Amino acid sequence: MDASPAGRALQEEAEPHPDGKLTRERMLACALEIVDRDGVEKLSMRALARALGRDPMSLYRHADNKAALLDGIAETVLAQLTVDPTDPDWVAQLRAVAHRFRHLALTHPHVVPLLVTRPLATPLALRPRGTLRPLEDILALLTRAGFTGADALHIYRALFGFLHGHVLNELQEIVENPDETDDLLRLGLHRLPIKEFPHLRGLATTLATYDGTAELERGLDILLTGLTTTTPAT
Amino acid sequence: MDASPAGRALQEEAEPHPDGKLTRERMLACALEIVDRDGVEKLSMRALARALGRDPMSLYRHADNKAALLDGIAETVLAQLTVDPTDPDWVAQLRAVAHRFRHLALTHPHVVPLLVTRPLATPLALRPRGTLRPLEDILALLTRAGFTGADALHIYRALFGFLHGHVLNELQEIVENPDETDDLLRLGLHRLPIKEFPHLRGLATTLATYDGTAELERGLDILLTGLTTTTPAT
DNA sequence: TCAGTAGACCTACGGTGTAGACATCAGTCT
DNA sequence: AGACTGATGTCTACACCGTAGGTCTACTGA
Repeated sequence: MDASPAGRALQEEAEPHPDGKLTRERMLACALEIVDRDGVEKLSMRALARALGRDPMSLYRHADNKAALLDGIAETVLAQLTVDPTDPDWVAQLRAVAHRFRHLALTHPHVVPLLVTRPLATPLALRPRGTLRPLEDILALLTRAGFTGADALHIYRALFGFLHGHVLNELQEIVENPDETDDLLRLGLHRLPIKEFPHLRGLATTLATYDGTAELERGLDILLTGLTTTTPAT
Repeated sequence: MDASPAGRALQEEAEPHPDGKLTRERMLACALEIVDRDGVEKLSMRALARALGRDPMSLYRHADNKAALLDGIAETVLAQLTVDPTDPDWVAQLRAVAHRFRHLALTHPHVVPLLVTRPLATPLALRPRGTLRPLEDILALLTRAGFTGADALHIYRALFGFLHGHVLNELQEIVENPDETDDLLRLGLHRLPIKEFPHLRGLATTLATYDGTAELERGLDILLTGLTTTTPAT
């Protein structure tokens, strides 16, 4: 098919020994690449090793488990979420964080399940530090704004609870067949019996036009106005 | 060790042929049992078959895939969530639904990842009907209360986004070592460097006493008051 | 009576995570 | 220089996984 020197049909994703040593960072970066491209369930230790041009067992020098590897992926993504704890306008900063989080989630949709799910397996304090950084920084931001620690924690929880829910929601708004013009058909809603699901079928058009940014903004409005009225600072 | 007739040390979780035929319901019930007891990753087709006293391949008569099996589990749990679309007080009904959802999640903590994650794999309209029932019923409830379909959908999304986030949050508040009295030690927070995580360490006591019901109630207050002010009915 | 069918079973294939032993090599201490 | 040490990579092997394909059996309707 192609003009590669030795006629090996298999895809060689990496040279046999990509010069330097295998670092944890390189391993995680490559793993993230695979997950982004093919989804989590396509990531196996063997596939990752193949992509790195190494022996599968090498990986265990840099991650105890496959579980630890997944945690590492979630960490590398979450570590990209920056918070400015010195921002004097805490509401604006939380909004900005929310949008950055959404952007991150949309950039790595296949990682979102890990992002919301992996923490369940590890108690808070044992989590990798990159995961705890945003929490610490938001606590700092809110403390500086005059909230008590307890209130700051509540706000953090409310915000991230909402954010996790939102990106999960947004990611599952998948259009089944983009070619079809009729919304009912496009979404496959016609398969549902009209008598049992009248409202759902009636909302075909609304379901077909989902605006994630607007939806997020709306939710943030509700959340933040609710917060400022029920939990005043200082 | 025990007085079983033939000295088989292996655990026999079910009689070889539990009288009747294998139904989808029985299969899903048994699968749910395994997941509740041992977690999702311990559920294999072979293990499930063993528990049912059947051949692994029998299962494929009642579920196309393992993925379909997981969807089935999520469905059986979510189908237990009841909504009364005739309740004249829609706010109260949504509160009740939220509490029932939380209760369900705490009863089946190992299923929560499936609950929030499986929908990502299946477009809305192709999802099993049990999964769509709550959505349809809440749309009915809100339409009856005077909301437009679009607003009803927004409210549903906001509520379930928040709910998913909340239960994910609540489930990861796990105490590492209940015997230890010092909160800092109990949560393992002492492992974090003080200079990098001062706020987090300072909140040890607050973190150690997490009241899920109160937290949910607070969130609902914010959400529902926010909703009623920004999105009036009729 | 016989064809058709649905359910259960068996075998087998290619994949998985990872334990354990060994090889290689850099750096350090004597 | 030589020995020792620890980190890193490699190889083999094991138990387990999801499931394609075929076969046996029991029941159904014609």
